[in-house]
Amino acid sequence: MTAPSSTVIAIDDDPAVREALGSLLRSVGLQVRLFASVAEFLKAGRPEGPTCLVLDVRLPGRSGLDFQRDLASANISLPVIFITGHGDIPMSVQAMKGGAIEFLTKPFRDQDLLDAIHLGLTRDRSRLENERTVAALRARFDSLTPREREVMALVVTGRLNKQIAGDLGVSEITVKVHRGQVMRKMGASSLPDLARMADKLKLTAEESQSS
Amino acid sequence: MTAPSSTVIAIDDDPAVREALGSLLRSVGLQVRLFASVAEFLKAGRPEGPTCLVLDVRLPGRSGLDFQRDLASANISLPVIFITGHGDIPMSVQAMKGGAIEFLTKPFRDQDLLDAIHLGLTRDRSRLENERTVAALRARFDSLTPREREVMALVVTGRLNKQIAGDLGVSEITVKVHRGQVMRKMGASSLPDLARMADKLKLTAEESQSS
DNA sequence: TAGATGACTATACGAACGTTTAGGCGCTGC
DNA sequence: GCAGCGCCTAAACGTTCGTATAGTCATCTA
Repeated sequence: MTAPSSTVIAIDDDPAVREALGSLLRSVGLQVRLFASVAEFLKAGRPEGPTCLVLDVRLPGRSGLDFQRDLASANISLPVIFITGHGDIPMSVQAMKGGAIEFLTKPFRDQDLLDAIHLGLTRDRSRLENERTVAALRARFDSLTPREREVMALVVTGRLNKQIAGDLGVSEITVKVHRGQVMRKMGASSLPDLARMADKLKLTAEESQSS
Repeated sequence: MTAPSSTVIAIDDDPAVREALGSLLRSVGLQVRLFASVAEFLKAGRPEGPTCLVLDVRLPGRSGLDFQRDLASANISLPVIFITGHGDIPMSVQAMKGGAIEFLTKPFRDQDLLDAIHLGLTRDRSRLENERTVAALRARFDSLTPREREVMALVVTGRLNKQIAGDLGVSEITVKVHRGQVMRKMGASSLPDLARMADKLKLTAEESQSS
């Protein structure tokens, strides 16, 4: 399993612009996928590795800004760079509020685009990395039995075994067994370690619902 | 000690604009401070409670964007709203990259400005709240002796007393005493609690240097 | 010089922790 | 129906933790 390389996805309805983007990006060693519309891109599916989107604000069908909103509401957080020939300030402000990396007006310097792309790819790389660790965590958490999850929830708040036993109406020894199982299944090396895992799980769970 | 009320600071070199802003904001019950220049504002000092800045991009002396950078490099993170009569897209993009809440072009709807201000004040409120809790944490941490800090650092990684004793070349009993002191001074109710305090301290320490 | 502070050690005891070993209960699939 | 499995429960034993209580030693300060 080799590390998937970085990919830039460019969506623009003008074939000349597409080709110009494609050769620029390929010339600096980037993997490129070109699409004429959002629909085409959606049909093709997303690549594996770190990815960065380059969008024209004006696209056939949904506009680039609409598409950005769609991505956000679908909980897909790909870095987006906008390019436009006929933009205005409110448009750029909305794009940046929506988390865009950059908003370039034609004509722009190639280097500005490349800088933005590298920033976007770097962000996506760390996002992917974080996503992977959280997914691994969640997989381990999902392997817990319901009772073990209850015990874990109480353990990471700092409650003692005796207290947890009272909370759940079981004996202290039972709690100890569950607790041991939790530590083993989660791969936690210590109580602070487990607490951090729980925080990371809870945090990302909250983030995904607060959009 | 009553809770300090929200304040809006508007900086604009045009007296007419200042007064218009002032009466608009006062009409919705906001505390307002008006300045003609950044220098004036700096001389006056910052208010206590949650604060939001309303800046004209073009200001005498340093521009609004420069001022935004100055604030960032001085580690002052006040929410900023830009207003301009003669802006362009790169200007607005730079402002938003710099963390601006909103970038409005004249003429704008009063409601848009008020919405942005309320968002800015809300953010500043939670920032202040967080800052207060971290400051309290740090005060407690600063009350620790050097040795206690070493012990705390190892405790929150999950090391056992016996291991910490080996790490520091002292007896296990010594470690226990220090550990107890740490828990008491930090006001931690449990080991997970202490670990979270340590994380919060370390996190904010890293954030402040990564600007 | 007296006093305060910080670091370290020791003994002792009760509480909490963790693992091992073992058994009962309920559901699913054959 | 019953075997297997996951889930829950329990007792015993050794380890670790936490908190007194008590004392030594060095450094810094008034």
